[in-house]
Amino acid sequence: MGSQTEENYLKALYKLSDEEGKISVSELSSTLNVSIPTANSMVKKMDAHGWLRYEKYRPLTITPKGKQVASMIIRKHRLTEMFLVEQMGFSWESVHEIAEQVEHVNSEAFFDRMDEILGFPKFDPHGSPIPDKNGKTEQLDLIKLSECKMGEIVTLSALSNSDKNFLEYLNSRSLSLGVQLKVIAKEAFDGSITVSYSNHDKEVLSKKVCDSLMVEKLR
Amino acid sequence: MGSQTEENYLKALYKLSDEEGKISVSELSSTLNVSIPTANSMVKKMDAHGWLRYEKYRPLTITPKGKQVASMIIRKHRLTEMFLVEQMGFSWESVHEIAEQVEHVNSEAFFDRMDEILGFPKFDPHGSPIPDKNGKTEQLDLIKLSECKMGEIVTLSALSNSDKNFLEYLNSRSLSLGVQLKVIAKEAFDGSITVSYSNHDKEVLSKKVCDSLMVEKLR
DNA sequence: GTTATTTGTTAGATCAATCTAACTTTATAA
DNA sequence: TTATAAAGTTAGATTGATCTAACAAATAAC
Repeated sequence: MGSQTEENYLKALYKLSDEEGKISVSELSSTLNVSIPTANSMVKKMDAHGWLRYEKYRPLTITPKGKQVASMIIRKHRLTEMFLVEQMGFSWESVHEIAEQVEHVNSEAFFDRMDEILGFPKFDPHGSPIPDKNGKTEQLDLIKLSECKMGEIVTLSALSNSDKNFLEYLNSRSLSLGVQLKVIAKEAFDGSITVSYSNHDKEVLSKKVCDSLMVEKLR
Repeated sequence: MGSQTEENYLKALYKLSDEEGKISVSELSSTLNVSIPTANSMVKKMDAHGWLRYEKYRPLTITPKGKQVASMIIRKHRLTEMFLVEQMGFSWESVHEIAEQVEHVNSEAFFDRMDEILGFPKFDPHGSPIPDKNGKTEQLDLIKLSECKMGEIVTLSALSNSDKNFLEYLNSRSLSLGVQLKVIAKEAFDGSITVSYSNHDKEVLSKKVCDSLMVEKLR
C-alpha cells in the first residue's frame, strides 16, 4: 500500500480517468486542492509505484495495476458508506466524510466483515457500484434523466454527484433511489424537466439536477 | 485535535502516567518505538498544545487538558473494540489492531452512534473502562488474581494486558470475562495458582498470568 | 505560422516526523 | 564523594508532502 496521501491521489486519478480517459496534472491538482507542482511530484512517485504512466508534458494514463489498487480503496469507501447507512442509521448525505477517513483503514477482515454483514451489496447508498474483492463491479445501463423523452417512466438508480447540498436538495423533494419518475414535460430553452413521482405530481427539476440523476428505463 | 502521531504520543503518555504518575522521555520513546530525541522533540510540541508540562531534565506530567484529550481518544478506541466484537463478530484478540486505526477517525457522530447502538457500554471487550463523553469512567474494585487467597471465589472482570498471545492463551483455557474462579491452591515458591471454573476443575496459572487477570471478589 | 495563453517542470524553501552522533545533566554506585 | 552509567538535550541530516517563484513546452488564437 501507499500512504493515505497517495491513496487519495490514486482515487482521484481513477475517477478522472473513468470520466475522461486521459488526465492532466492540473486536473489532478485542482481535484485534490494542491498546487500543480505538488501534484507533479506526486505523479512521479505514483509512476514509480507502477500506478500510472508518466512522461514529461504528456497526459497521464492509469495502469491496470493502478486501477486495481484504486478499486480496492473505492471498495472500502463504498462498503463503509453502505455500512453507515444500513447498519448504523446514518443518512446518505452524512456518510461521505466519515467514509473518506475509514477507507484508509488497513484491514481486509474489517471490510470483508462489513461486506458479509451487508449481504455483499452491489451498490452504495448513492447508487455507485461497489467493487468486489477482485475489483469487479456490476454495470447497470443508466442514462441521465436529462436525456429522457416526454412520457417516459424511469427508476432513479444512481447519482453522478453526491455533494451534500445536492443530497439535501433531493431530501427536500423526497427523491431517493428506487423512486419511479414519469417525465411529464420538457422545456427546450433551459433543459428543465417536470416529473411526477410518489405523491408529487408536478415537480420541476433544472437541467443541472437532471444531469446528476441517473435513471434506468423500465422494460 | 493533533495529528495521528500526536494522538498516539498522548495515549501512551496517558497510560504511562496512569501507571506511574511521572513519565520519563525514555519510557515514552520505548513505548512508541521511536528514538529518545524523537520523543524529546515531540514532547515539546505537546507542551505547546498544553497537554503536558515540560521542563528540561525533569519528569513529564500530563495536564488535565491532556488527560481530557487522551480520554476522548481512548473512548474512541474502546468503543470501536466493543463495536467490532459485539456488532461485527470479531474475537477479542483481533480487535486491537483495527481499533488502533479507527480511533483516529474524526467524527463525533460516528462514535456516538456506536455508543448508542451498543447501549452505552461501560467496559470494552478486555474489561477496560470506556470513558463517557465527559471523560468519566466507572471504576470497579478489582485486584490481581495473584493477590487472592486460597479458597476465594472471584469473577474475572478485566485484563491488565491484552497482548494477542495472552488472549490466545486465555482462549485455549476457555477463560473469558465473567467466569467465576475458585482459588484451590497457591504455590509459594513460584506464585502460581491452581483454579477451578466452569468445567475446568484443576487449571494451573503462572504468576505472570495471575498478575494480568483482574478479578472482583464476590460479596 | 507567429504570438499569447495555458499547462507542465524545476529549483528551492518549509514543516512534521524521524534518525544518528555528540554532548550535558542527573542518578547510581564504588 | 567522585567516577561511571543512564537519561536527556542539541545539532544536523533525511524523507514525505506541501508551497512559491521562475522557467519551458504545448496548445490555442489571431
